[in-house]
Amino acid sequence: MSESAENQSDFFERVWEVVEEIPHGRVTTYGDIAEYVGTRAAARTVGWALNAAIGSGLPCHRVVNRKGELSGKLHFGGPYVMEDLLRSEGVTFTDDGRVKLEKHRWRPGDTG
DNA sequence: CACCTGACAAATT
DNA sequence: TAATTTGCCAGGT
Repeated sequence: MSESAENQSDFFERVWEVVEEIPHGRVTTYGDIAEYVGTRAAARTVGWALNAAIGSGLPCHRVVNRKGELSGKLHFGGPYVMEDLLRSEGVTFTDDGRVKLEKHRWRPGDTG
């Protein structure tokens, strides 16, 4: 495989590569992904990439904001879909309806 | 072609 | 401690 795979908007592609690496039952944050792909402040652009990745086979539901809130749950076809998916994978939530990042937080590169 | 919006986050006031 | 501002990338109007 050629390393010169940066032919398209490498930002989007990098985000997708990281997202598909998220282990089952774990979650990560937009900021962590953004920082890993090169730009910390591009967290909002990460959301853009995920929005385009829905239905692409990527576990977009494993990405939450810094507080553990499911910011993009509305983009999954319903406000309950994302939470249900995470609960289905064994992810636990707080009384505030937020993911327990302390228990499930995962960071890019931790798998390899 | 210029301005605004959007699944965020950190720093400043 | 809360509210405000700035940064980032892409797309739509």
